[in-house]
Amino acid sequence: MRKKEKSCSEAATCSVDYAFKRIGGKYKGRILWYLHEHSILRYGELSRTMPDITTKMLTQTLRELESDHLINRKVYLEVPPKVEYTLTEVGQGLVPFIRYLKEWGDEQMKAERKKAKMAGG
Amino acid sequence: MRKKEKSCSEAATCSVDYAFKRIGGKYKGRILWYLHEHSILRYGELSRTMPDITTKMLTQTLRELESDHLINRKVYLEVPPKVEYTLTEVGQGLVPFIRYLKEWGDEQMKAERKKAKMAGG
DNA sequence: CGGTATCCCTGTTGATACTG
DNA sequence: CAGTATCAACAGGGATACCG
Repeated sequence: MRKKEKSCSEAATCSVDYAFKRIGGKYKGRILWYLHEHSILRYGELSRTMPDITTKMLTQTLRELESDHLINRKVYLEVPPKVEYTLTEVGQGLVPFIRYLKEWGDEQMKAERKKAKMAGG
Repeated sequence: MRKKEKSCSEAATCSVDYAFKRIGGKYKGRILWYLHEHSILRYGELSRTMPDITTKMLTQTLRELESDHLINRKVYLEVPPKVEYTLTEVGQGLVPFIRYLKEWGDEQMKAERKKAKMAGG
């Protein structure tokens, strides 16, 4: 017996949901954006760039992005170990969208600050 | 004593995070998209369009979108009551982005289906 | 019609310690 | 260096019943 098919009856609309799930994690947006800005980052570099994320969450999030084919994980068999992360082509396809969103966020934050300033004096 | 300032040291990058929080809920993307497609929707219409969302979550999500100035809520003082939701200008500013994301989602879903088909025979 | 209120459950996230 | 493992905390979300 298959799982009850909930939510999206129309496939067209469902893709919004689909997409959000793939990039909607707590840290996914930021990781993708950093990866875009730096082209290539090692695990430790990501970790230092985002000190608020635990190693557990960082690893977990990276694995999810990897299995969704948004990032590549390249392991060098050396001592000490070295792992590099990059955006896949699919992942890069998201860049304009994240850029758009980031700019939108900037606008909103500015607008909010302006309001707060006016309210404060 | 103010809350410890975690996460985003650089304001520039933080806006990605900021934006994701405003549209990252489980249903926000879909609601915004429906509102864009239909221009104006009543509570019950939204509810019927997305039967998988409980009234509690629908109300809660709508309130969040409202306080983030992404949607307008217009109440008609009639019996029976009538409430209409529309996108604000700010909310409409997100439409190109959601459209982009939706198209991206469509592509990915197609690609996945193709793969599944090949694997299945 | 358009919501609230309550209780509960689950998934996500966090803290901490440990490893090849 | 780049993770894994375990347990605990917490927020988000679901079911159900009720209200103006």
